[in-house]
Amino acid sequence: MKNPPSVSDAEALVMAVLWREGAMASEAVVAALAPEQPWQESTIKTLLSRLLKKGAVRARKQGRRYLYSPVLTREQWVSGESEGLLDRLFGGRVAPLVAHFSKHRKLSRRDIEELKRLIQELDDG
Amino acid sequence: MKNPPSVSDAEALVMAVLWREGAMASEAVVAALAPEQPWQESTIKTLLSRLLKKGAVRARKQGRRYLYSPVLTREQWVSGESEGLLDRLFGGRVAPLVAHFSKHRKLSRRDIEELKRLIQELDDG
DNA sequence: CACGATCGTCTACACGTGTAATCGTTTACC
DNA sequence: GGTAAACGATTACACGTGTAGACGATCGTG
Repeated sequence: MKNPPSVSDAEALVMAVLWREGAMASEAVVAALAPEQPWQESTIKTLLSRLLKKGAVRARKQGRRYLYSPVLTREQWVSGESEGLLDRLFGGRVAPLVAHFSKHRKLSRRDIEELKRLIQELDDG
Repeated sequence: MKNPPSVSDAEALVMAVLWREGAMASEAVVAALAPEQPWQESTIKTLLSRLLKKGAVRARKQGRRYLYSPVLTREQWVSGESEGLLDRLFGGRVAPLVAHFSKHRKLSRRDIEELKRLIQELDDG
């Protein structure tokens, strides 16, 4: 993966299954998505194909079918998305983002506790 | 604006000009974007039209032309984008997002200082 | 061996988007 | 008043995406 492949919203839902459950056949992906998404089998097959072409997943032949596994990791994906947003909206800096959420009262008490602990650690270490 | 209109990447660059400089004619928008974007005038006109149709900007007639001004505020836009990402990637919570950046060493010393001050205030208030 | 089920692939189509040319109308100037 | 310039509106087109049906190969079973 030179530049990590971009993954669309629908594709990301498929990746999520593979991230949770590891390598699996398309049938299993379909089964895993059935409760959450109202998709036809065909739709999921298409998404898997596109992910394959993009290099976000790999397919190893296992008998008459393929086992799909993620190549792009969830961490890579999260990093790409987050940094993209951070750059576009907050000049690439984290503090202004947190300030924004703070201003709009989107920080829960729990968030604040966790942040305090986090900063504490960073400050010590 | 019932649900704030969605704004594409290119459209957001046009909005940015209106947010910075307030109401202005398309000519001025073109002039403002010229140094930063390699766009033809026509492209910018198209983007303005689309923003108008979406309801993200308003156009008041001023003589023979229009003055475009933002309806969607930058704050609204930033909130929409940020909360979208937060929900999709971090379960809607801020602390995990900061933890992610921390883990990947994306927090500058300055970020850490600012965050410390921020939660200090929150803790006091 | 034939036939139905099961896979993956190919094709399809509408919609948003990035990018732009062209057209038709209005206006200012000569 | 005619003509060029300037505007907004219309049209264009390729590409990614969401969503799915149809097709063709293969495999297991009767």
